[in-house]
Amino acid sequence: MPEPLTHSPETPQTIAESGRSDDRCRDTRTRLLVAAGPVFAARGYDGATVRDICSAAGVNIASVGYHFGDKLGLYRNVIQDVRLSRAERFPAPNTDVEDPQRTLHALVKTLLARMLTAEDSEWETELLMRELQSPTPEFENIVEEFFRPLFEQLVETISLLAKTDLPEQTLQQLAFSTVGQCLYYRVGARAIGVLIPEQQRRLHYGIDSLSRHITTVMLAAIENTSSMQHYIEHADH
Amino acid sequence: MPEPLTHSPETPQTIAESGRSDDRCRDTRTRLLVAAGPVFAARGYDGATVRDICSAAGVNIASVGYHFGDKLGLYRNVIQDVRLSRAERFPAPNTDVEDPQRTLHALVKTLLARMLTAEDSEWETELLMRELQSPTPEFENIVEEFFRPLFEQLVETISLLAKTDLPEQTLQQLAFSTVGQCLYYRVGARAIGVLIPEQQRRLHYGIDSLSRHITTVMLAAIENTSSMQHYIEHADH
DNA sequence: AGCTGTTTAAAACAATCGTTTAAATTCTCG
DNA sequence: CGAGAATTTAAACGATTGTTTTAAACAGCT
Repeated sequence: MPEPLTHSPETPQTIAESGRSDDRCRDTRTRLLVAAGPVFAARGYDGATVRDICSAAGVNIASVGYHFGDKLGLYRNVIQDVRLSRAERFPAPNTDVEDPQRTLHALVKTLLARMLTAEDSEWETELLMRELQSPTPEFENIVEEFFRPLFEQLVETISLLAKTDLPEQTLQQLAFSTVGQCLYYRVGARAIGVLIPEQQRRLHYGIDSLSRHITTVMLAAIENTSSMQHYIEHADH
Repeated sequence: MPEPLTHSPETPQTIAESGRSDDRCRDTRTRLLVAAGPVFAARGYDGATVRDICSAAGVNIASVGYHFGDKLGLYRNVIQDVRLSRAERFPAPNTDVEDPQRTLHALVKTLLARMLTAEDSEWETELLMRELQSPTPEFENIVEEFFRPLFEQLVETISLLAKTDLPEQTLQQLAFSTVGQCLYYRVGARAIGVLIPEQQRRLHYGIDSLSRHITTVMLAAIENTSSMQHYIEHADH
């Protein structure tokens, strides 16, 4: 029976608990993890084949079964690595109760940076976007661990900015308005590429310019929401 | 040689040009078109299987090969039908220069309706969203015929609402902020479903409630953008 | 009716998918 | 060194994919 972890794909490997510095094992394991991310991002979970991943990693096809149980196990580990990687690469700012405006701007900047940064970590964003449209069994965990913290910090910051007490659902909608604007410059990037000439795009669609714009929009909206939400209600007739 | 259009999948069928009222043929052809849309939308082009589509249409597996040449030929016809269908189902409102606020609200409502309407045409939106993430050669046409008219009308309406003259790129960014907020309630719908309990969602995330919220946000932003965009510029230090 | 061309039906095609097997190899450690 | 566990290898499994084939059923026309 040479199947050490067929029934426990969660546990990395048996010898890990012995504390050994498993050279060989860790090698193919990490090579799989490194190679799998971009492939999953480029072709989606279903579209990515284990053969492509293993070929890109330069390992045998059976390795994914041995080290991760199955394809989904590999995917889960990739997602987990993405979470760790992004947490330190794009750290969420601390909430500054003294200067919530700065906090909001920092949050927007973080969101936009995560969306638009085109480094070698570009595939990570693509992977998360794919989860939004074609969720895998990992989706709920991703929302809880990726989105909820930022969302709640956003709600809290907006709450600090509002002069009057706003109902919870209004705070949440304002938070979604913020996230939505940031997300659009990724989701709708291809449409923007058609609508806006490249020359203009280069000038006015950088992270700094956009974060300033979105923050301005939201500050104005927050300030006025509590006092001027009568606009539509009576014009609806 | 019983393969009439293997080399010309664009042409519907040979007898069409003879003007006959091809009952039988047109029947399975349209049944395939009607059934294929939702399947393509739900599972994506690759994920959708010819067998599923034919099973849903109640026709034989070989029919798609006969009528459309191959799977891609069927997909192209589906996309084309979507373009025609949506143009008349969700007409953009006319610009009312006397009441740009009402126009903006109507535009937001149209956008949200296209995004969130859960009729039988729901799959059309899903299909367009998939084109945003994984564009086909049809994508540019879709942007030009669907997005640009609404986008330019949005820019014009915002321009009418602004008290002072705003630079073109500011108007465009404001338009994207509007579209982005609307789009998010579809793109991020699955995330919202995790973040917000269903009970709350039912109450505050309908088209009316959201369009009112987004319009309020944008009216406040437009009104203040020209006079209070100093917020961040000097706080950046 | 009888023939011809068109359309559908059921089966089979080759290719590819994720996964498994069983032997070969490498490594660990007494 | 050499026994035994850990790991990698090559091959094959069964299921499913898009597509094609073969024969049967249907249409319209003389």
